[in-house]
Amino acid sequence: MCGFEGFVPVDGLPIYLQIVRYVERGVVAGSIAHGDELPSRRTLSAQLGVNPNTVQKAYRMLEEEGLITSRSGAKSEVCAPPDLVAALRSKLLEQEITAFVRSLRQSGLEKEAALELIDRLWEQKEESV
Amino acid sequence: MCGFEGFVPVDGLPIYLQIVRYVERGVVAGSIAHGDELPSRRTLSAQLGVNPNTVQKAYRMLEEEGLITSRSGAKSEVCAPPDLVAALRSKLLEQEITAFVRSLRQSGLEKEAALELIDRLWEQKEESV
DNA sequence: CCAACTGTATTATAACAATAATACACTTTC
DNA sequence: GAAAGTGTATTATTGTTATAATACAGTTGG
Repeated sequence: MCGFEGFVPVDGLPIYLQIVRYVERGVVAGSIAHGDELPSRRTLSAQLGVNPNTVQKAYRMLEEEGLITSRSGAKSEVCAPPDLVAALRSKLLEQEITAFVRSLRQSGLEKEAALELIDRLWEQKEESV
Repeated sequence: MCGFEGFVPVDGLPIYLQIVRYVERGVVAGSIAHGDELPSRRTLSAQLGVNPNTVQKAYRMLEEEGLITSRSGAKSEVCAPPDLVAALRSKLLEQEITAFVRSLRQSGLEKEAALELIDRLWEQKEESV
């Protein structure tokens, strides 16, 4: 049913974009599947402690993206055909890794040091997700 | 003199925060050193194509952070004592890598696949920075 | 000295993000 | 059928981001 369990709001990025990103990542990871129901606007807004309009803005964007479908009166459903998911996965990974590599390089880190850091932090955060 | 050469504006994050982040990373990387002069508010705003007030907001934040000093009439200078730089380096790396690892894990990627991707993209972006 | 440049401050405006309070029509469920 | 829950829409308000146009006092360099 997609309960937004691991959702961690971070400041800097607008909340509605964080909601969009959460669903996109879930679909790419497979934890959110085609046909799954999303929580209603009101339910999720209460759960996250934000305004219903903020959730609506996120769902609106997801619908324009083709990732969810909404019919008035019923809950919104995830629409995730394989080709869309594949394209989304490539897009997200490319974006994130590119930005990350650029930032680490700008911080003066060598590749080997970066890989080692990630290797260690990966284990460290293993349970906290 | 710190010319903001590799500055790449990204949408999502406010510009003034991107300017702050750029200086912070430069100091951590050593490409911006103690005593270096920053471009004036007006010069940098023209160079980046943004409003002088936006640059001022960034410089203000950097000054409150203790990373630059400003005296009215003269150019602002970088103030980067070793202990401040070390603390900043730890803070930035911890923040970025933690967020990155969480996002990749949320996207369903395994550690080995992630490390391999980064290893490959690192070489690929080697010249573009 | 003095012109040019510098930091700083002020006021106004526009766009966006987020909240708040409704209202209406549709679907689900008992 | 009716109540509860749902998507959708509207209007208003607040705060932040960014721009624009100034103004003033201090520093620098010829």
